[in-house]
Amino acid sequence: MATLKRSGQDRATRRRAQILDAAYRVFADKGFAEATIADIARDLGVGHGTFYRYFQNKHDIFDHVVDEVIGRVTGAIADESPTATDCLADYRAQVRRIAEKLLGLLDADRRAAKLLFVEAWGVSPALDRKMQQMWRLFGQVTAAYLENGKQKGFLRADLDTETTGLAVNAMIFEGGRQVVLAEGASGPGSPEHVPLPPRQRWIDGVTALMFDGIRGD
Amino acid sequence: MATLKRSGQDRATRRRAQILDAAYRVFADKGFAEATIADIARDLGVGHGTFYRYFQNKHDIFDHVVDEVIGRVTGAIADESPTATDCLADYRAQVRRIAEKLLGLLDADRRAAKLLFVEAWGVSPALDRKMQQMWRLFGQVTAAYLENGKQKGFLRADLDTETTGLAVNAMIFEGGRQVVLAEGASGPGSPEHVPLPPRQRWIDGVTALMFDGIRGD
Amino acid sequence: MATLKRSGQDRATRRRAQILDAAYRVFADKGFAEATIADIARDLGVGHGTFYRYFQNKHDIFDHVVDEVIGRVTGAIADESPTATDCLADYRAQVRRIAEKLLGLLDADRRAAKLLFVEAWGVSPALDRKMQQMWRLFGQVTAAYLENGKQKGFLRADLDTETTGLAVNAMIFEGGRQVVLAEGASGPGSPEHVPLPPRQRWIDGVTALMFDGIRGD
Amino acid sequence: MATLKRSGQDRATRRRAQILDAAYRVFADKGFAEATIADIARDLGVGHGTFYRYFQNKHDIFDHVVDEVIGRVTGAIADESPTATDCLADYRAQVRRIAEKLLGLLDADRRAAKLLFVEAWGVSPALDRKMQQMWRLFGQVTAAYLENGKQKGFLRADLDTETTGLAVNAMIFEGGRQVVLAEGASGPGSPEHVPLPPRQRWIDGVTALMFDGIRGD
DNA sequence: CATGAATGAGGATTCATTCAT
DNA sequence: GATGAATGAATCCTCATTCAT
Repeated sequence: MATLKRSGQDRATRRRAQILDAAYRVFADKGFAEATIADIARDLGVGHGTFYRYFQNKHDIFDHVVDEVIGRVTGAIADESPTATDCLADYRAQVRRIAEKLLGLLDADRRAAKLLFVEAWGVSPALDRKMQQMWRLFGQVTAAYLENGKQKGFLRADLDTETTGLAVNAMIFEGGRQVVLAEGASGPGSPEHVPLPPRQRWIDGVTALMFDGIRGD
Repeated sequence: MATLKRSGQDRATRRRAQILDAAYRVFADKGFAEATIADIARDLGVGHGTFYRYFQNKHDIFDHVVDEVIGRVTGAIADESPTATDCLADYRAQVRRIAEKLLGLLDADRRAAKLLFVEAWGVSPALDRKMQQMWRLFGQVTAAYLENGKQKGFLRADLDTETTGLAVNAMIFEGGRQVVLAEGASGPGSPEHVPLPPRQRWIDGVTALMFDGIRGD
Repeated sequence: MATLKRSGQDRATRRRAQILDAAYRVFADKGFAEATIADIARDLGVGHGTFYRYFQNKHDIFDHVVDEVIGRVTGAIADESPTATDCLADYRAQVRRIAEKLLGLLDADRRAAKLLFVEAWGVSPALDRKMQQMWRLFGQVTAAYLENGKQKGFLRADLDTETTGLAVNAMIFEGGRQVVLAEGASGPGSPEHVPLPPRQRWIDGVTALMFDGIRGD
Repeated sequence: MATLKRSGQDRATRRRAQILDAAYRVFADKGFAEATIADIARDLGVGHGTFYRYFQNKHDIFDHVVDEVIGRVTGAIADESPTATDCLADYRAQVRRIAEKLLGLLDADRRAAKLLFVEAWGVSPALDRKMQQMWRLFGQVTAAYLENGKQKGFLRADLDTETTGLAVNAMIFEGGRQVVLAEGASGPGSPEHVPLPPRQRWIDGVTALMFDGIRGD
């Protein structure tokens, strides 16, 4: 009986995950407005009535899809600790590590990137709010790293950590955004196609800017 | 006769501008998908058939709205010259001037910011391409400034100007994005409302990061 | 399971047939341009969204309606054989039989006649092509009958069977056309209403003309 | 003053004729439903408001266009006299003459044929009535010719002239119809394109059928 | 639980017609 | 007289959502 119940629950959980996955693909590919419930159903090979047994409505599914992506990205920075580094070199290495991981994630799963940087915005005030909160949270996490460096004396004492946290994130994520946008942008109508800086070069440039600034010595 | 003709043309031009303006407001407020032609018509107080005398369809209007906003932002950086500065202090002042102008623009017209950072993305591949091109162009302009400093010796000789150009833009625009996102985010569901760094503080933080980096001395 | 599936299929087939039938009525009564999807929906007593589950669009439905009518008329001449007759009297009887059947069909179902002779033309190039092909096919069938008579010697040896086939059909169908046109023509604006030759008289006249010509002896 | 008035009238008459002519072309090419007032205006190079100074509405213009075509076709049979012939040979020649003229007319002006055989039908009950009256009138005229031959003894005494009149017309006009329909029907999708009997062959076949019937001797 | 038939609100778009200039 | 800007009725079609099977 317990087995049955569990297997029933598992089945439901699994089905829910499948739907989420299909929705993830479809929403990333077509965007919220263009995607239809029928698209998702077709992708998964189930009747579209089945959805409404697992999700309230289209917005609900989309919310969960975005949550899932946010969770994945958040997880990527979770194993590092803001207070683990004690000198500039260590922090530099840590920043590279995190950036590498994040951009690697977005590079490996373009759909996640597209959802995060393009499709998730402007769908509903509530979701915009959630995205904004995530953004802020990321800013605060980065700020915590900076605060640690400031405390330990290897970062500038007058650093505005809150502002800088957001700014640093903006730079790193810009790399991800470029990846997504470059995707569809290379149509036949763009003869002057300038290849994007590859991931390594991006990280090099950003960390150089971040740690040393642009001024000559 | 010439007068009549001209006045007729002016009238048409004016009407077109009015429609563009109404569409601008509506699209910024509701986004492309949520906005309806009827909304725009109502906003302007004309019959909705009138639209189709001036624009092909909803996508066409949206394209023009975005073009207009792009043009406005582009204009904001047009009067500065990439080669006008000869020392770090001058360039720093120039960067502040440009950032001030840009963020001032976006702050004064939240709708422009919302369109640019949120609504314009993901509507159509063609538009995404155009937005991406604008983004790249901006990167190249900033890169030209950096190149100038590199040539004249007041910026680091090993600066990757292309990468850094995009990264600097990302930071500055992040300020604009935060403004927009903060807008709708202050709903009843966000009790812990932390006020954003105001514009001045943002510019201070970003320029400090940009010029000096984060490391202590 | 097979039963369930079949019953589901039957249901769908039945529904499709119902819609086809309603569309048939509406198109025949109002013509393609004047008929609306809502008309058809109302006639059947279903939501108009239901249509789009069974047919692509208005043209698609119309195509199928016309196909169905063509099929019915074609079926009416299918049981006779072009080579079954060996003398003039037999052929004369056969012609009468076919004409009787065809005109009986069109007389019994005025809508079929109206669709065939009036509404189906000029809707789309593709449909015009199809109608024209049907017309030609009918001509060829009639030509085959004439060819049989020519071979067997009971029809004129110098008969241009292709031309004559089309001409004979034109005469027979003219009877059908007259029936349809007479329908709506008896409005209050036609005081001098001359009753049409009834079906029998039409067949008599046409077979006399066809077999004996008009000249005196 | 009288001159002015006349010239004014002439001008108006001429303009009206121009509009009629443009409408004729457009309606023949696109059909009533597909044609728009703007199409006609564009074809003529005038403002579309101008129409409403000369015609009540779209139906009104169409009515006049059809009237004009009917008039032209009617004119083609007006110079012959039903009582002018006294023997079979003369009548045969007369029939050939009329058919030649009619089909020549329709062959030279495909638009007239298309309007007459395709586009004019099914637009409005009133117009259908008018077309039907024209058809009947033509039948009566042909019947008068037959009646003459019957009276004078060179046609069968038992001829049902009313029925036969309509049937003969149907055959002749079928030639015209074939011409129109062949027009658009020769798309790339019809590999088995059988060329139509040319006009001469058509007239030969129809007169042979009409005068001698199909039976062998 | 799963399904997919049915629904109709909603929205883009067209175009005949009017009327001020 | 001529024009064409403005209008909104009318219609096709989509698709999220419900619910009976």
